[in-house]
Amino acid sequence: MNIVRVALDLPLPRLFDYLAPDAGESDIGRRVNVPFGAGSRTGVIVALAAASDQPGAKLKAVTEILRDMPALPAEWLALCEFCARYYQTPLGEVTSFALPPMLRRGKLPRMKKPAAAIAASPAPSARDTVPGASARDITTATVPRPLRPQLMAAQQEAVAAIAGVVGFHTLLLHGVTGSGKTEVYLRAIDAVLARGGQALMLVPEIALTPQLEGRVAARFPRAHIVCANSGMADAARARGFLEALSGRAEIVLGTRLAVFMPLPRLQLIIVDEEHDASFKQQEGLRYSARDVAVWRAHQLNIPVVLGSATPSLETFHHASTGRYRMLELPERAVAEAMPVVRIVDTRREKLQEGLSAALIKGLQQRLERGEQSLVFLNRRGYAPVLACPPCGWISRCQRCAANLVLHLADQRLRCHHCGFETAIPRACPDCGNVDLLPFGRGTQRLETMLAERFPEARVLRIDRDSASTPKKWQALLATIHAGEADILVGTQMLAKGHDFPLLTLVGAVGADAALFAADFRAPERLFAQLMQVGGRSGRADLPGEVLIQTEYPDHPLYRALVDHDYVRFARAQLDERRIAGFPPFSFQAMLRAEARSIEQSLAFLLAGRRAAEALADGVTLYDAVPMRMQRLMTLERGQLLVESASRPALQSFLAAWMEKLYALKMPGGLRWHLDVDPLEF
DNA sequence: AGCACGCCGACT
DNA sequence: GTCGGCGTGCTC
Repeated sequence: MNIVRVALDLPLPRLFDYLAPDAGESDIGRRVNVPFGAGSRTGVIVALAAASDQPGAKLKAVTEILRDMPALPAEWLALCEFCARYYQTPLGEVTSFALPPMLRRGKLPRMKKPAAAIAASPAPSARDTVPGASARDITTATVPRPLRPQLMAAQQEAVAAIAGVVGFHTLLLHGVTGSGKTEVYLRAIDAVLARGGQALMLVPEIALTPQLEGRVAARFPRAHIVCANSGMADAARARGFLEALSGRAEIVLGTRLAVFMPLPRLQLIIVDEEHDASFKQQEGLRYSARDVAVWRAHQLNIPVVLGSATPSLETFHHASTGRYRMLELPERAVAEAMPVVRIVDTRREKLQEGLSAALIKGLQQRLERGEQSLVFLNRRGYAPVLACPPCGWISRCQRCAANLVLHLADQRLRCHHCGFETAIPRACPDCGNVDLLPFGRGTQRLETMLAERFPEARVLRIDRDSASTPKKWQALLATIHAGEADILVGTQMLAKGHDFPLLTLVGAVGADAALFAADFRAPERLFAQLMQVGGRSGRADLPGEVLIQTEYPDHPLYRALVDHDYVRFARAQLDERRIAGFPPFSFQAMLRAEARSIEQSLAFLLAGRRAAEALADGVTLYDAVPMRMQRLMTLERGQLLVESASRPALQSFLAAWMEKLYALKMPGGLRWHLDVDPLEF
């Protein structure tokens, strides 16, 4: 009797068996339509079986096995199975997430070639042939070979090191902005294409893919390049997936979800800006694309390159112990000096709307010289809160434990956590006082202040409000590049991946807040952010300067920035983590619950804790506590941290715990999830 | 997650 | 007298 085991997108940690008389080995990895309950579903066949593991077999028969595209390879299924196991997520949820929405629904995009026929097309053997090219495409084969810049010695060593890797190895490419990491990636990709392999490159943000795609396409005009990110249209994403699966795509560029692209000849994975928190998904399948990439490379026995100017402490730790190989790019490749970083002590100074005399003077100078400046403030809006000083009223979100942020630009109060917004009240809702005051500063307020202080300057604000669509973002970038802005005010949006050739001064304002944040990773993020935003300034002929305003001028984090000494900072942080027993010296998972009342959430977590006590061998269970942002969208949230010095111990505990958690009785409206290797606390 | 069945309030 | 609230139970 032929039985197929099907992974269905349900929050149930098991597979479903169906009768499929005509199913064979070649159907493993195929999508399948099955009857389910009253309706029907599309799932993925992950195994064949002679008998159901469910004894009293009352199996239904498969409706249809979809043989209209190549089956997903065993390697892809193994990757999904690993994620299901490691992140304690049902396999069907993983396979469903890993498929583009259109394929998930059992449909196919319109292709130039039928998808089933693609499977039969030969793999490209050399990069000088255009895969799938017909005679009239021949012009593309006459594209001149693009220029390859001269490599610095350190780059050459890095390229050679990557090329010399046999089998699996994780390499950390550590180099500051402008040290030429991308050129190293391109050379490594070149070598892979020369061998007829496929390369996968992950970047943290959708906004960075078009720019990168342009650069890669210019370098490999004959290569078949595919993008993968959540912003793509359904059909385009499905098409890219099929091209990767068929082997036609040679280079895949994408955000975290691209780590699940099926690539039968994958020979190299690159994770650029590997420290970036965007690689960790914060909902649904809470995976880390960087960690999954390393596992996938291990599984395929190929090299994986993690690149960053400020590696995550986890990665740096592995490089320090020799588990990863460290490749250093110490200098800027483009013969330009590192920017000079200066600390501005603001303790004794009366600031003007938050700006020090030194920063104002710097802005004035750049203005006179016709150079650009950037004031970096990681807080959007006009002011973080509106208050009524006489009675103590402050603008609070009704749905969250957060303040409503004042947005003067469009006359609204807005919650940055749930999106709630309302008109600015003319008078205090509690006491009627009409003199409501904005407290604190956001980018809009800085923009206003700078426009008043420098009436001759063209001030441009770049944050999620002014760059709300890709089109607006591109327009802002174009304005900056055309030199049609003098002073930029922006959030971390500006820090990532963009070169601003006219920019020679970066001022960081309000950075101190992150120094003493409750999250133990806050300093690491602040250092990376300041390093990254500072790296935007300066070029060969225009040296850059970075001014950091702080009330803690002697803080080791800032001193390390002045010296451009990531390694000193990282070692100091790792010492602190070791003493505190934090990652990477321990492994963590977070159980979170949300419900109508905090009591319900905590009661569930407490029940979870009790269920865990008998299983927790070598695992520390912390107390169930309300989350830092306790109320979100009217839901009261709590969390429970578990920690272990051993990853295997934590993993086997989690597997056993999940079974107990699934069996727990829950009050209506309560939802919970487990977050393995959490980044948010 | 859906979608069923299953017992208690305000309406054509 | 019904339509419908969501409690809990199941899905191969």
